[in-house]
Amino acid sequence: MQEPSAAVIKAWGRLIRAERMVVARIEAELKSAGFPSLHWYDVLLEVKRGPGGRLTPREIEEAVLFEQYNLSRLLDRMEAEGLVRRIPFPGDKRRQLVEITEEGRALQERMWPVYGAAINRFFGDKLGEKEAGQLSALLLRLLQSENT
Amino acid sequence: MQEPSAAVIKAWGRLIRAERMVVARIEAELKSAGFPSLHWYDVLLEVKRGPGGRLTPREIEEAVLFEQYNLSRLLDRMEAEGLVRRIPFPGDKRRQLVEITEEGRALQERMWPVYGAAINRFFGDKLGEKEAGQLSALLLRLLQSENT
DNA sequence: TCAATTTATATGCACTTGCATAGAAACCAA
DNA sequence: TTGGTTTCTATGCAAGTGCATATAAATTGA
Repeated sequence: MQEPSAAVIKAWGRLIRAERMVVARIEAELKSAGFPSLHWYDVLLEVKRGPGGRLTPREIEEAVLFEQYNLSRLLDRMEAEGLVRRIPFPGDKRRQLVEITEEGRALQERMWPVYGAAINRFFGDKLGEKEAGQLSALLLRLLQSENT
Repeated sequence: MQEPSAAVIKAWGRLIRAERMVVARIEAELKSAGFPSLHWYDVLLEVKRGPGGRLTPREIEEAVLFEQYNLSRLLDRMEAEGLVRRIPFPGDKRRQLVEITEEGRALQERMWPVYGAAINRFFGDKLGEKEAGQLSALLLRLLQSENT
């Protein structure tokens, strides 16, 4: 094989560490404010943004990059909490639509101030505007060509 | 609160997505080659690098950013597989030393070609040398002042 | 010197995730 | 049409993780 270069190895290690550290800190803030985890927020936000506050599980999965079976059960839990509901997908009985409830919207809106503040504190403030833009551009390259 | 700027939110979202995507792909490569997960590799590599191929659980924890209780049980599993062994820490009976075994070294060495190739394929090749350096520098800012 | 505090590791129990596979509907090709 | 394939979601069971707390040793400070 082709050994990754030192620069690549270093960047990779830091990506893992930085992500772990920042996520752990943000999760801790959410938890201490009595909120559910980031995964729940991710789903709420995506569904909320969907047309009519609806999205199929497949679409959510694609947006948040969860495993199909994990999302299926996460939706079970969220539905049990009244945050979303599953409704039939017109014209295709395999699919379904996940619809955010009023309760779901309310939770997302209550979480955002805490989440947003944590993003600033543990992420944005350490970078600054210009660097955030640079980081976005670099990460985009990784997301590019999601195949292969 | 202070809303994060659009640039910061975008960068944050991409960090999460990019990390998830690349990790998922690399994990898939390791798995399909019959290897254990990245967490196992992380521990093997850290311990191997420690003085005499030894490190305390605390030190491993700090290096890889796992939770204490998760690491404790991961070490149980790795020890059961004969990859590491726990030995007493001289002069402090609270601590212990985790020592990599020959089997552990061998596994790490067999994993690296697969892991390294995957790092290149899903990460390094999409960036290039210069950009890898830029990314490292940006991520370092996030890792800086690990407190707060 | 010894009680209180801190540090290091482990563990019971509940919850979450991963793996393999199921089941059902839609699509496709002859 | 219809049999084979693909797509979408769910699920039993095993493995991993999170939370709270336990245990034991070391350190601190009065």
